[in-house]
Amino acid sequence: MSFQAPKGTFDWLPPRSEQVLAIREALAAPARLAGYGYVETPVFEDTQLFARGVGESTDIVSKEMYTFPDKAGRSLTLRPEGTAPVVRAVLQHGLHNGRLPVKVWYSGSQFRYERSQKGRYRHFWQVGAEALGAEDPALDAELIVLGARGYSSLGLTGVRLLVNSLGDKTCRPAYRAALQAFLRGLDLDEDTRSRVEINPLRVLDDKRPEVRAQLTGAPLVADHLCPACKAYHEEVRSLLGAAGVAFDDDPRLVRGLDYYTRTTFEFVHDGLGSQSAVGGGGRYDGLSEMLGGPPLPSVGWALGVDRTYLAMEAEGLLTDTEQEHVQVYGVPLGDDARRRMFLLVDELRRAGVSADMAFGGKGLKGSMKGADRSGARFALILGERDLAAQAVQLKDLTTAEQTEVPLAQVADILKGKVQ
RNA sequence: GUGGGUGUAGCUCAGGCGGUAGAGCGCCAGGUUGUGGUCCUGGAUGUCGAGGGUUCAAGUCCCUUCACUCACCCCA
Repeated sequence: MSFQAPKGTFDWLPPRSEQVLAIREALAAPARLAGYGYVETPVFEDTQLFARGVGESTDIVSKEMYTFPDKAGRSLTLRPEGTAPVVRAVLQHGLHNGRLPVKVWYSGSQFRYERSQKGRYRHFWQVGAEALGAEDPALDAELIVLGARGYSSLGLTGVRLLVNSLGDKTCRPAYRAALQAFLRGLDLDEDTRSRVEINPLRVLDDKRPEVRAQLTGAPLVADHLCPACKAYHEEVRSLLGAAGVAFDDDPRLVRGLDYYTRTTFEFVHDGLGSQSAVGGGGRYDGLSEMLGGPPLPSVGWALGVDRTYLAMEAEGLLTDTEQEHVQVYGVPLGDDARRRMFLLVDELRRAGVSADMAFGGKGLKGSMKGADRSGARFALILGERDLAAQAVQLKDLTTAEQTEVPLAQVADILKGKVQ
């Protein structure tokens, strides 16, 4: 084997790939029911979009981007996340000049240059939803509920919801300063010390025990929220409760992207190895302005498709994997029959009956084997004798019962049988 | 970027202290020249991840390298 998928990437193959399609659809379905419209944006963007939108100080921008120059020397980057591109598209096309909020959803590939491990790949898939241009706790709650509904519609029971508020430009600076003051007094390694200066909130997310231990007395955002943020967050929480969506308050929940304000949330699952987030999002009231647009308070989430797959696998929801199969399988004997069978399966498909046939010039036995393995309920056997009689042998592969039917009537008869 | 584990047939894996490669499943053919599954018989699997070294001899020992995998950092 001379080629393989690039490092950190993998292929989805049948029958798993079918389930991935179903997962994408299920995660997006609630948003579609809530009036979110579908958007597609380029898989690569101007590098500066992410540098400014996601934040220079984030790991994503500082070390995880797939950045390359195009032939004209522009710096492009494979998108590491979906929110900045969506905001860019909304601003570029002036969607925010119409009815607000602009509600959109997307589904697609994301890329981050990282060492892969379980649940973390260089190429992964997200379904995302964004609501732009409205500051309303009901909108935050709506999105969170839609995400929760997506997971539960797949049968997942182990997804937990964590929520927090990061404050806004009124209260965040004071909290940030208080947190920095606290963190500067700790015994931390060099990388972490510089993170304290650049993005102190992210230090709260550190998993290392020696760091964790020192963080016990750290000031929490919850204690520093201004009255407006506090009221906003209370309203989001109470709407979630009213909708029957269970959640845990996690005052340590911060997100790795710079643009988040106020509401942040994460859907977590413990079946993903060391990774825990299956989805996450939050409010990003300042992002539009960072990208040169007008104030456009917004909220959104991204749900990880492949991580959701892993979560489902961990919960045993993928066991009875049914291979996609056709209803009817054609077994032609000889060249004349092959030509006729080619037309017959086409006719069946046009009649809405899924059909496949033996290819590769196999003999009868081999073709019947093919019929068996295709999972089809019926086999259609067509040889010279049948051709002469303008008939075909219809065999029920579950009972081995076989009857001869006129070629002209096969499609109708099968249409009735496979319903 | 750092650390651990693993690389042998399409898949899952054996291979004692170095002696020239194996099983199960799958695949193909036949048993049955117009009938699948079960059964029986037979067959093909391979640069033993790659390169180098030690040795009369390396899947096995040594070095290098690559890939996969898990974990850290971080995140979906």
